[in-house]
Amino acid sequence: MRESTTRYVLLGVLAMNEAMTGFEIRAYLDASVQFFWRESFGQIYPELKRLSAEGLIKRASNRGRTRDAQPWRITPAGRMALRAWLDLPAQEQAVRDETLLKMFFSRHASPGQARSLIASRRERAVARLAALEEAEKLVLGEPEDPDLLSSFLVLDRGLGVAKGVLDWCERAEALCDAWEKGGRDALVRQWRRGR
Amino acid sequence: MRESTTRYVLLGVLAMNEAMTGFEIRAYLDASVQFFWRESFGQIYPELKRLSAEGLIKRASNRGRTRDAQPWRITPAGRMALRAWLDLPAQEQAVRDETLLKMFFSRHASPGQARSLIASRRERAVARLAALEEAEKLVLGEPEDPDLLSSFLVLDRGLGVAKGVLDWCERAEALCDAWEKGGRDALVRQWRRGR
DNA sequence: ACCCCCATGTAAACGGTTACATGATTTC
DNA sequence: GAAATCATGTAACCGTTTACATGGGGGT
Repeated sequence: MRESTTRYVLLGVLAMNEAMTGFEIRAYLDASVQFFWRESFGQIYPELKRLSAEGLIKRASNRGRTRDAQPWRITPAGRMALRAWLDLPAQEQAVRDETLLKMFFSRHASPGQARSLIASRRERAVARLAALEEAEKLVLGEPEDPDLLSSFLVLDRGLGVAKGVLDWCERAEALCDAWEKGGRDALVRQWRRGR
Repeated sequence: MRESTTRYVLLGVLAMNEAMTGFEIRAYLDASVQFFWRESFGQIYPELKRLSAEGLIKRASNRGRTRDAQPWRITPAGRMALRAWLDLPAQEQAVRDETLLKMFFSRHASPGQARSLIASRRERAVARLAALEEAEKLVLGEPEDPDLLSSFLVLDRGLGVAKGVLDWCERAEALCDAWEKGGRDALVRQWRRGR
């Protein structure tokens, strides 16, 4: 299996924010890239130790924090390692979509299954859209943000995905309607109309 | 971690096609749902044995196949298990997008990084779009397909995703241009124009 | 004779989540 | 005084990929 991406996530966050604890890194991730990347503590803490052993990060003073806090700073070597990774082409990761899978086998499920699958997918997309629009306001409100371009790039994709899901929900329901009311012919007509 | 989805994928494929070997199941998956679900042999073969031990599938005769071929058929119990799973709400899976991640840290990479990230993403999306349009022709050409609705539902989503990526590539490049030529103000203007 | 496809299987290694244990500090 | 938050860490477990081993059958 390929090398873990976790280390570069940690280096990236530490490159954007001077001195952070594992706990803060996790919180930062959850507040920014949460919709396309997450890390658990079980990954974060051991990886921080490894990075430290390799000299890619080092301890910072825990002034103004609780006693147990262990803030880390990225080193020049860490910045180099991060940059080297960033410049490598991104690997395509295998997407797994359980909703689509259940859709695909839908003929072998109960009658209402496809509809409720669509409904819950829509619910999630609506919630995500709202969260992203909230995030957009935050980004727009921040003056002098050096990472504004990146934020927009990433936000745009998130909004696009959410809207794409919503569009699909509409079309999927129309296809179900057509199939139920008019069989194959109506379904094919609806398909051609939708695309 | 949650219960493995693999078993239900196998049951689903065996529900759609009477009698298949592990090898054929894999080929079928690659030809149909490959763009949102994949399984490796290391998962398939052990899981088939487990399913067989639980009475959810059983051996079929290997007429017309090579000596070693071990085709399986789904049992009534298997169909029930499949249906029970299908009727459960789909779990949202954690999406991980390395391209977006590298975009997010883009300020710490080399100058051309964001552009080449976009370019290679576009390339992949173009290839996928072509593959899906090919698949569409196949589906449309098939008369009397009992799974036509499911095929459309899934195809539609795939096409939507690919087109969404392509749209994002356009907008992302426009945002990069605006940032390079006009700084923050131009970037924000471009953002408002794009949405 | 060689190569590719069909076909099955196993073992190791890996990445990741979950659950658990611990305890300080702040807020109600 | 209870609850929530900050904070670190470990161990078990699980799912998955990868690499490897094996061999028949068909085509060139």
